[in-house]
This record gives sequence, structure tokens and C-alpha cells, in this order.
Amino acid sequence: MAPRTTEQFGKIRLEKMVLIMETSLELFAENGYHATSISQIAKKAGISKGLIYNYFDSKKELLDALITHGFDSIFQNFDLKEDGILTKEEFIHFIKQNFNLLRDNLQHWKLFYSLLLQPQVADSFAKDYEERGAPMFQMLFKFIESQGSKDPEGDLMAISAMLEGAFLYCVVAPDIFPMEIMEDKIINACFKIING
Amino acid sequence: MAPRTTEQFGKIRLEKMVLIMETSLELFAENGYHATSISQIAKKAGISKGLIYNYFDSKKELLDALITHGFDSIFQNFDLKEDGILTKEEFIHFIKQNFNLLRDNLQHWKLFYSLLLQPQVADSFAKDYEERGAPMFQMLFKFIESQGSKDPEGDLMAISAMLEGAFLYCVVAPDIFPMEIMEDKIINACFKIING
Amino acid sequence: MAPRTTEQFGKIRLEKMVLIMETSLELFAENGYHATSISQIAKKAGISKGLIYNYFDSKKELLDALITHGFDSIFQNFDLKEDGILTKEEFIHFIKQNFNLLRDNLQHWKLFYSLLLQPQVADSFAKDYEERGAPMFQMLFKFIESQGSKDPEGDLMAISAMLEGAFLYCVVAPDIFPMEIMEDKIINACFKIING
Amino acid sequence: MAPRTTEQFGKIRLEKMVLIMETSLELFAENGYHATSISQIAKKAGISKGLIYNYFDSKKELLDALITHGFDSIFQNFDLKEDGILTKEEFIHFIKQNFNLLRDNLQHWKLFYSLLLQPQVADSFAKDYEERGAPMFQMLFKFIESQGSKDPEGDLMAISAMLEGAFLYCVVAPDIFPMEIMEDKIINACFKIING
DNA sequence: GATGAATGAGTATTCATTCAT
DNA sequence: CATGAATGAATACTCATTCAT
Repeated sequence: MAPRTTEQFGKIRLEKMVLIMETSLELFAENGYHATSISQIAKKAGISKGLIYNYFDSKKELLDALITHGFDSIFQNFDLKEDGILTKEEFIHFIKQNFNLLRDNLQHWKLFYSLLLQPQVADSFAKDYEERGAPMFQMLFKFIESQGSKDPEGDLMAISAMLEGAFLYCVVAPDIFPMEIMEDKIINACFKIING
Repeated sequence: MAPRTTEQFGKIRLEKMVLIMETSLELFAENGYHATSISQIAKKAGISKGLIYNYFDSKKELLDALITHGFDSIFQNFDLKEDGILTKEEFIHFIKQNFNLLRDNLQHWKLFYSLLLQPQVADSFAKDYEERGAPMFQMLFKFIESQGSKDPEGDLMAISAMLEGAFLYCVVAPDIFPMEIMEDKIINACFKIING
Repeated sequence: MAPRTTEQFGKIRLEKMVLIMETSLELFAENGYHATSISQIAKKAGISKGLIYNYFDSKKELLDALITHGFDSIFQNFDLKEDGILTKEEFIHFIKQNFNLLRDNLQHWKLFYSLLLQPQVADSFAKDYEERGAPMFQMLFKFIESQGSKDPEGDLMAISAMLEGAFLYCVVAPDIFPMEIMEDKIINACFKIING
Repeated sequence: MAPRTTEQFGKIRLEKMVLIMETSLELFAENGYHATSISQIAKKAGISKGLIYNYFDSKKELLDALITHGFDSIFQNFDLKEDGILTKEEFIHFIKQNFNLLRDNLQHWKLFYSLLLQPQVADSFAKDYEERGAPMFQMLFKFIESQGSKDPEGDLMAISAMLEGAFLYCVVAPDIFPMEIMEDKIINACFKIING
């Protein structure tokens, strides 16, 4: 008889929000943002279309929430040693951590990559990505320098390209490029580039 | 008279086909496949919507034609030395050629990357890509081996990841990653990986 | 104890009812019936959507209640001298009273006029309006007659049209047609019509 | 076999445009703009929803076209003697013409009045209305003045209110206020106001 | 070969209304 | 009495595709 308490409502909202976001992440990642309809999401989540709009103002906002949350859940786990310089072990750990996060957030990454080339959608995305990535590039640069590289800028380019490509491979063709093996090879290659 | 007419018709057909494909490539690459409508293509090409269906059975088929043609125009220009082994100079030339083809077919690449992550669209795409890419991987592998690499498989992985990542960077953020500089750094890094 | 509680409930009910009606009148008048949503009303009133349905069975019934109440609050203030005949002073007072009621219930009038032309909505409305207006027309007719008009029917038509038009102007474009000036001019014109 | 000629297409477009506008005017006038759906229009016109968007970019644009066309078809028939001053006969003719136009464009007027009180819709409308009406007010003012009125401004207010009210009555309740009778009475009243 | 009017299934989104609490 | 999550039917609008000419 009595209305639900604020906590009860909060719990419901949180659960439904998570349900919607998880469902839509899955579909967006698998089929692409444009090719996924609100109806599909509702159907798969077992709720009505209208309910989605109770939580997100538009399809675009749902995507934005997904992106932001994705970035958060990926980047918050980084222990970026922004001030100091990485030791070799820390560097190795950093790369491994990257691969771990890739493993754990494969769908987020899939979504990110699929958005990367969709100009109209990627606006907010690109800026966010850049901002979040910048500290990592900086840290990498310092490390490369500290290792006595003769061309830190060039090596940074090569190494980040290699990492990006490796991630892309893992996302697109995980069976051809098994992550465990990739990981080692990439780490090795990094040192060869820096020291070579 | 009859053959002449046929010939003329053939010429018109070819020209119109090229017009449609060029126009749609431009739009697909710039705005994405889903966000581009047949009407837009027709308008930009200065023809009627109906005419497009005179040449392609569906929007999807137009895309397929674009992909196939894109692969052709990229890969046909490769002088793949499939039987023999590349010399260092040939390897360098091969990489440079890759960058040149990227430069000359930026829109095709943009389209390809944007499709890479859209499974439903990329079905035919992925298989084709694999088939076409296989000889190149083979050639690379042989070269790496011939250079005395201690871990050819690993180095191949690292190098192809690096190339893929470099291409992606060039396509997505050409102003941050200038192709000319990238090219040199990547080539250097390749040798460091192989010899290091 | 029981009656006390009932009384309190009754008081709460009444207060909430008034709150809902005032809020919805404001919104309906300002933005139109169709363009106003139950959610907006609830939000503006600081209550839940469900509560509105605790007092009114539907949006349409809320509107009907508003109309009826509007009529009541407008017409109940009239001291209609239905039996006798108005003196000149009483007639002038009657017109001024009309303008005063317009001033005091501008939103109601705004709503009424906006509904006047929406048949589906105005069904009950029109009948009510007619019933309520009839005595006023009668009274006016008697007065016009008593003033020696040669064509009381015609003058009644002209005068009521003028009043209606004046009210419409005041509601629609109050800054172009200032009520105070209108008032005098209309009263003058009435006598000119009757006596002319 | 050969495609239709430009004229053929033009004819089709014109016919369909007229069909859509006539149908939607009818429905908007009868049921109101908001309460009329595109589906209803399409159904009544015997065409598909999509076709309507082939001719009008949005429901709002369809309305705008209707308004503009309505104004045109009403005002273009006026022989506004803007420079000179109306004779009595010309004035009478002007009023009668007004009623005739009302008779001939009853639906347009119904639509106009129903829009007058819908703020969000009436934006473009109000400005247009004002612009188109201004010359008529001017002409009326000059005439009233020329007839020796002691208070031309006041009389103009009274007369235009009366005309507006009369029109409104004719539109809303044509059976209670028969236009033919109204017409005469209103004209008479005008002169009584001016001379009185 | 070429046109563009026409269709209809689909899209995102809104909103009055219900109902468990 | 009061809440707001949930629904579902409706809305405006889009677009690949067809087809008569």
C-alpha cells in the first residue's frame, strides 16, 4: 500500500539501467550502433521500448553513457605513474594490464573501434579518447626516453601503432591472433624497438 | 550497326557504373554505410534513384562491388614476389608501396576500416580480406626468416600489428600521424624487431 | 476520531485537486491541451503522475473539470437580473463586470478560446457555453428593447459580436488592444448601435 | 518506355500536392492540427504516408503551406484601395466581400481561428496575419475618419472587434448566426458607430 | 537506358494510463 | 493517499525498393 521507498526505487532504477546498458552494449558491439534498433534492445532485454526512454533521453545518449562508462571502466583500472618514470617491470606490467583490460572489456573495445570510423557518432568520442589517452602516451614517451632510445618520438610512434594494431587484431580476429601469445611477442618487440 | 550500338551502350553502362561507384564510395567513406541513403548518392551523382538499381540489385550489392573493387585496385598493384624471397631493398619498397597505396586509396581504406567492425556487413568482406592478405603474410614471413630472425612467427605478429596500427592511425588521424614520418619510423622499427 | 480523519482527508483531497487544476489550467492555457502532457503537469505541481489519476479518470476529464469550473467561476459572479430590465447604469456595470472577469480569468478564457475550434474536445463545452450564455443574451435583448431600439435582434447580434471580438482581441493580443481603452470604446459603441 | 516528360511529372506533382493540401486542410480545420495525424491524412487521401513527405518536409511545413495558401487565396481577392479613401458604397462592398470570402473559405478560417490560440504553432502565423491585416486596418481608419467620426481610433477598435466577433460566430456557430442576416446588421451597426 | 512518384515496413520517440508497492 | 516504474499503442518521419512511363 505504501509507496516504495527511495532506496527501493533507486535499486530498481540501477538494476534496469544496468540491464539496458549491458544489453545495448552487446548489440551495439556485435551489430553496430546504426544497425541496432531500440526495439531490438528492448526485446532482448525483455522490456518495453518505452522503458528505455525512462532511463535515457535518446539512442544517442544511451551510446554516450556506454562510451563514458566504457572509458571509465577501462581507464580507472590503470595505475598511471604520471609523475615518475616506469621501470622495466612496471612497463611490462603496464602492457600486460592493457591486454588484461582488453580481455575483460572486449565488447567495449569492439564498440569503440566500430565507432572510430563513424564521423557523425564519433565526435564526443574522439575528444574523450584523446584526453584519456594523452597521459598514457606521455608515460610511454618518458619510459622510452629513459631506456636510452636514440629516437624516442619515432619509437613511440612505432610502439603505439603496434599496440593499437595488436588490440585491433585481438578484437577483430581473436581466434587467429591469440591474446596470450600476442602479449609476449609485443612486449619483446617493444624492447627491441627501444634498444635496437 | 547493331554491334556499334551495343558498344556504345556498353560504354555508357561502364561510365555510369563508375560514376555510381565513385560517388557512393565517397559518401560511404565519409558518412558511413548506414548513414548514406540511395537518394543522397543519386543526388550527388546527378542521376535518378532508379538508375542505381539498374546497375546494382541492392544497396548491399553496391557495397559489395565497392569492396571487391577496392581490394582489386589495392592488391592488383602489388608485385608480390610469392615464389622468391625479398631482398632488403624489396622489403623496404614493399612497405613504401603499402603506404603509397594507402595514400592513393584513403577512402577505400576508410570504408574498409569502418566495415571491419560491422559483422553483418563484413561477412563477405572478412573472407575476401583473409584470402587476399594471406600471400602477403607468407611473403613477409619468408623475408623475416631469411633475415635471421630468431622468432619469425612472433616477429611477423609484431610487424603486421604495427603496420595495421600505423595504417589505422593514418586513416583516422592523419594530421596527428603524418604518413611521411610514420613510414620511415615503421620501416626502421621493422628491422629492429627482426634483427633485435 | 473517524469523522476528524475523514475531514482531514477531505481537506487534503480538496487542496490537491485545486493544485492539479490550477497547474493544468496554467499549462493548457499557455501551451494548449494537446501539447501539455500529464508528466508536465505532475512535475510542475510537484506530485506524481499517478496522483492525478487518483483525482481525475483521464486527461479529458481533467479538461472537462477545468471547463466546468471555469464557467462556474466566471458566471457565478454575475448578478444577472434575469427577471427585470437593466437600467443604463446597470448595463454599463454589466459590461465592465464582463471585462473585469476577463481580466481576472484570462487563462480560463485563453483555454476556452483555444478549445472553441477543436470539435472533439469542445463537445460538452459548446452545449454548456450555450446554456450558460442564454440568460445573458436574454437580458441583453430586453435591455436593447427597453432602450427603444428599432431592430433589437439585429442590435443584439452586432453587440454580442462586438463583445466577443473584443474579448478575443484582449486575450490574443492584449498589448495591441489594451483592455481599459477597449472597455470604454465598446460601451460607447453599444449605445450608438442601440440608439443610432 | 521513355521516362515521363517534365510536364507530366509537373502535372502529377501539382495534382498530388493539391490533393494532400485539400485533405489536410479539411482534417486540420475539422479536428485541429495536433489531433490530426499524418496517417489520417494519408488514409483519407488514399495515398501512403511516405508520399506526403515527398511533397512536404514535415507536418509543420504542410501546415505552413496551408496557412500561406489560405492567406493568399483570401487576401488576393481583395481590391484594397490603399491610396484613396473608400466611398460608402465601396465600404459596404468591402464588408460584403469579407463575408463572401469567409463563406468561400470557411475551412481556412476555421483553421486560422483554431491556430490563433495555439502559441507554439502560431508563431509564423501571427506575424503573417498582422502584416496582411495592417493595410485593411489602415483603409478602415481612413474611411471612418472621412465619414466625420469624432473618435476614429475608438470606432476602429469597436468596428474591427465587431467584424472579428461576427466572423468567429459565423465560423463556430453558422446555424445560430446566419451569415446573410449578420452581414446586413453588421454593416448597419458600423454606420451607427461611425455616425453616432 | 532513365526517371521520379509511390509504397510500406521500419525507425526513434512520446505519452496517457496502469499497477505493485 | 502517493509513488514512479512499466507498458503499448500511437506519432512523425525515413528509406530501400518498385514500377509505369
